[in-house]
Amino acid sequence: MKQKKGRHTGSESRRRDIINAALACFSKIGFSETSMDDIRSRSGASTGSIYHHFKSKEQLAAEVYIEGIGNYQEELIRVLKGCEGPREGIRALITHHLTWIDENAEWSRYLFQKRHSVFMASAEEKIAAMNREFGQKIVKFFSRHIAEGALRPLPPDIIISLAFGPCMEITRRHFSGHAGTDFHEAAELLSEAVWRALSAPGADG
Amino acid sequence: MKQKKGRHTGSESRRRDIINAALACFSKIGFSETSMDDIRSRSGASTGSIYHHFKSKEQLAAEVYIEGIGNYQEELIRVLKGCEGPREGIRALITHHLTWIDENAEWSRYLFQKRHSVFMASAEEKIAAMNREFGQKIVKFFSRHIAEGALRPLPPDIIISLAFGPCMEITRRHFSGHAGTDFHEAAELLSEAVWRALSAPGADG
DNA sequence: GTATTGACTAGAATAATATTCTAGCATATA
DNA sequence: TATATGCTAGAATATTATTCTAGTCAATAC
Repeated sequence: MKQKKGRHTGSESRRRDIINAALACFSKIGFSETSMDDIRSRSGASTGSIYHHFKSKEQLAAEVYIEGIGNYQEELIRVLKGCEGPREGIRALITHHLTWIDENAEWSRYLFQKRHSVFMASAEEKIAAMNREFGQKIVKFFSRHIAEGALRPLPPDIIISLAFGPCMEITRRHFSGHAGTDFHEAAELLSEAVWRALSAPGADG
Repeated sequence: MKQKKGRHTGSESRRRDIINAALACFSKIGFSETSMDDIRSRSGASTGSIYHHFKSKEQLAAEVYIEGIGNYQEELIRVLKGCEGPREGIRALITHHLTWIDENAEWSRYLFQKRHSVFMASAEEKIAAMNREFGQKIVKFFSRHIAEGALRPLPPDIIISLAFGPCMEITRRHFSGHAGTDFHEAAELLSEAVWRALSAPGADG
């Protein structure tokens, strides 16, 4: 083999190129619809290079997913930490969700698409662990305010579903092409509604 | 070719066999993970027969999807029609959702998995049309009660997100293996919470 | 300075699997 | 009986994920 052509060097940047190309392809046309060849040509990497960095298409998809979801969760937790009252927390949670979706369109489109799908077992575990940890932090926030009597004493999964479910549904509709209430307004309305759903009678946040 | 072996006959039943086999495979191991060969061996149909009845794997998946979602929507609308008050309606909607999920585990697992994915353009349109019609009926129900002052005057997409989002999220968690509140109890709690979120001040259902 | 090593890359070869093709069978109808 | 039509079977083909072979490059050892 001769290999005199422009050879890319520097492993980390090549790796990033591949992840970026994969994200672009996946979010644009979907996981199963993009071929490794699409990623190859878009990233400029060769087949061999891609498989050197990533075990398989699935693992590549998983790493992209983990990077995205990690960022989302991290930022949300940080925002939540800055909140004292429960009402403020609920608002922050919902606003952050919609803002993040809006500002990270490519990521969120992909995360949403790939949300229910099956990854390799190894990634599955890591994602589960991330979600578990994330969930615990969220639950801890709500528990505190339940204990203080500001929120109703509902089971954690019910609370999480009430808080995140509407956001998720708005997001899903957004990605399905429904032009609805704009995100800023939606954040307002959902925050208030979720507060009504979760707050204890008499609580004012 | 000789073809003396047990030959299946009767087109409609063969078609059903294929759909059933596809549903079983898809719901168990997912769409991309099942090969046409899996469906072939499970259904007992030949490759040629499958492609005679269905244009492609995608179209097969779409027909399965449409059958399932159609049944879900139809039953929900029927249940909703039997409801007078808004509170009763919200409860019926949520209870029906969770009951249907529970009683149609295979279907719902598949519908949920396939929810965000891309079908062939033709199916895409049909599904969009079904969803549009379904959405309109739901919105009509809510609009009536908004007009009567029982529900808050929120935009349709916000209302739908508040009503369905929590159900969807509970369902998603269920399918992700989270053991949470059982469906009967969850239906109670979510119905009340969603009522609080949507009802106008002073309304009692 | 040269040899060696290990990370990385290229592109061809292979394997898995969706789809198409060709032809046989079965039933209805003229 | 003849013919048309719908259905089925299974081989052939095409597409695409993955593996394999043969390098290149940079750093370190000698």
